[in-house]
Amino acid sequence: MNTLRLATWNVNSLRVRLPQLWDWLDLTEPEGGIQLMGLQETKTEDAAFPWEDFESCDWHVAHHGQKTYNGVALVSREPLSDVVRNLPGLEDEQARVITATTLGLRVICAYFPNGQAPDSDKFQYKLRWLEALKAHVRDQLAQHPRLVLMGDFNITRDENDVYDPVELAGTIHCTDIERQAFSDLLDLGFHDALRLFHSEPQQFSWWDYRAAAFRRNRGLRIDHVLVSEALKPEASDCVIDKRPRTFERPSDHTPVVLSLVKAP
DNA sequence: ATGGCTTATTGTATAAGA
Repeated sequence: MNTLRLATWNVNSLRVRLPQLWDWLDLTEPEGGIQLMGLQETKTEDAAFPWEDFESCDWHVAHHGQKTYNGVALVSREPLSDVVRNLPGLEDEQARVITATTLGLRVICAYFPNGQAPDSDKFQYKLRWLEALKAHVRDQLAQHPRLVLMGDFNITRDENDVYDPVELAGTIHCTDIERQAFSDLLDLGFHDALRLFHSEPQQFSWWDYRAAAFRRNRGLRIDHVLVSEALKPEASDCVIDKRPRTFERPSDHTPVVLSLVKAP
């Protein structure tokens, strides 16, 4: 098989979402399956991670977890090497980033800070974190041209990513300063994979649990996959798979899937 | 009901998510 499928998914508690994760992987099997997943908000310490569930299904896992909040994992069909946890140079108690090499790729899986509100301390933390991420990504790209940056960015790229751009103008995930940070990441040498193939507006990856937001399609596109210039020729499609959002007890986020076709 | 959830916490109300 010369097609690789990579997914990013904020599962909002891995322990709660494990059945839905297996159900989703089963659904993708007829389509070729998923070979690499970046998961966010595992919300578990490494010691409590369900290692056996993954290993018994022939998955390799690198996890950077903590109790209650955050936690990120890379789950691959092939071994993971040169694992880096968190962002070099940033003193951070929050487990938000894991970087590793697998399947001939360098992959960064990130759970960007929410930021809460533009006038909050958490927003200032988000901006510091974004600066450190940019430095890490620049460094990784210099060492590994075949680089993927994927995760829950907690940033809408522009108004096309927002269900009501007027109502949400200037609110968290939609501020100019966050979008500039997104743009700065792209300018390092990346492409927004979804937009390479699907440029229509209002393709969302998250819907609030409240207010029947999913049914009414009141969502945001805040989960993204970025591919480096060197990988762009191999990218063959990118889709948001809304099926898991229809499951019983869903995550509020749904997976984004990138297909890469290895050049012959 | 024209909308008001879900997760984790040595819990039983609170903080956080987005």
